[in-house]
Amino acid sequence: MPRARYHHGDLRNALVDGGVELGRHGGVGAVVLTQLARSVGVSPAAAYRHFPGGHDELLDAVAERARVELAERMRDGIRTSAAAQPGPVHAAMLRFGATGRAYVDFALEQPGLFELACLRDHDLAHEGGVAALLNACLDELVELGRLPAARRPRTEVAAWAAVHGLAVLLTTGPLAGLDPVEREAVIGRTLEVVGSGI
Amino acid sequence: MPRARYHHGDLRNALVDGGVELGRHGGVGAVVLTQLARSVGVSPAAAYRHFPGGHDELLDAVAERARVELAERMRDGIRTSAAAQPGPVHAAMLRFGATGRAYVDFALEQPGLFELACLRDHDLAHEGGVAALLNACLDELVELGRLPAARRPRTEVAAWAAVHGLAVLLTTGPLAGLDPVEREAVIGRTLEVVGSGI
DNA sequence: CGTACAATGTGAATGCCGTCAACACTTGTG
DNA sequence: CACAAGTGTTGACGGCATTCACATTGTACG
Repeated sequence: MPRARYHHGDLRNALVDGGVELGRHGGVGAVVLTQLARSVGVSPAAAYRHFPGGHDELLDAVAERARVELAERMRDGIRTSAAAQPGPVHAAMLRFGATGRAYVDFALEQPGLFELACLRDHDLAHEGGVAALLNACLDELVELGRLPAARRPRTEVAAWAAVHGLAVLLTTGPLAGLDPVEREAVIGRTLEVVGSGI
Repeated sequence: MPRARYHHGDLRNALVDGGVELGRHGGVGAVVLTQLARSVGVSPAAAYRHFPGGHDELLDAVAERARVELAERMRDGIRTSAAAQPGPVHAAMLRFGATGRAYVDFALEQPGLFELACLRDHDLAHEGGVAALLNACLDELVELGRLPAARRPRTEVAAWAAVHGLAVLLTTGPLAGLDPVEREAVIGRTLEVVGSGI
């Protein structure tokens, strides 16, 4: 680990790492190519060697990292929820609800990264992504007979839409100022509607 | 209507009008103070006489206009839905669903304005705003016995979240590329889940 | 072993944008 | 008619993304 070399050695990763940290605190608007390059100890133009698409491509890379963190958070939620005292159907419903709760919690705790995660259109059928996790939960509910197969198609979109909209309203939107108690009630009611509407 | 006078006469409204048109086609990013001022035939600095808060305050004014258009669209949806052949409960449910459909349709037809409408946190209890329209529909359902009063609180948030999330996923989000047929199915399923989950 | 080439980084310049300060024109009011 | 408030202009500054010509390093091949 020499210092102050002409060549950085792993500039691309360093830039993405720095971008994630900038975005974690200030959201998309804080991921500034110039400042980012300077903070890594490199001139702004150097970034273009690793991101030919410029700022946009850099943002995409940072956003992908944010999506990974979000999915990890949802997996944690599923794992933690599986206390599984009652029947398997109940447990599966708890897992399903846990994904939604984790989604909203992530948005509330890391609004900057959440904003980044929503940037642009990303790969929908990504291995281990949000859609994959939701689909797994819903397939489980079909197998257990809780969700009729006829109503299975597109249900993952309905669920995603509800939690995504809730997350947006609570962070960037008009519900941003809600006190924690009311906020919790609102989350509960939304998950309740989705759970019983499925 | 003299031309090329030193004083514009109604610069503030002209700027907001122009901003709405810019935003209609290019979204938030297209509402550029400099170009806007030039297109109105005025120097950029002149805008600061009418918007002391600068670009942000201008965007707020444009966003408010967008919100008005969105609410108008929802009112149109309610009015048009009232074919009202079956019982009053069914008609009220149709009106409720029509608000959601109008919300999503507006986002799809005017993605730029929709993006603007979501900008920043706005007045939640605005007379004739989105929240007011949803609340009116839900109160109606309570009076008709379709929605138990115990489940009334915060239900407007759940409904709003679902349609808002859907609108975002279909415009800015990963579902932006959906073909119209599948898109329609997705909208239908989401409204179905909300309607039966309420 | 050395040399040519690819990879990577620098400096300086361009253009757009938001913003501000000093100045100019217009309007209306005493 | 003079003056003050309102409104618009010019010019400048700083930040940002981007690009180009040039410098430095690493490496593969003779």
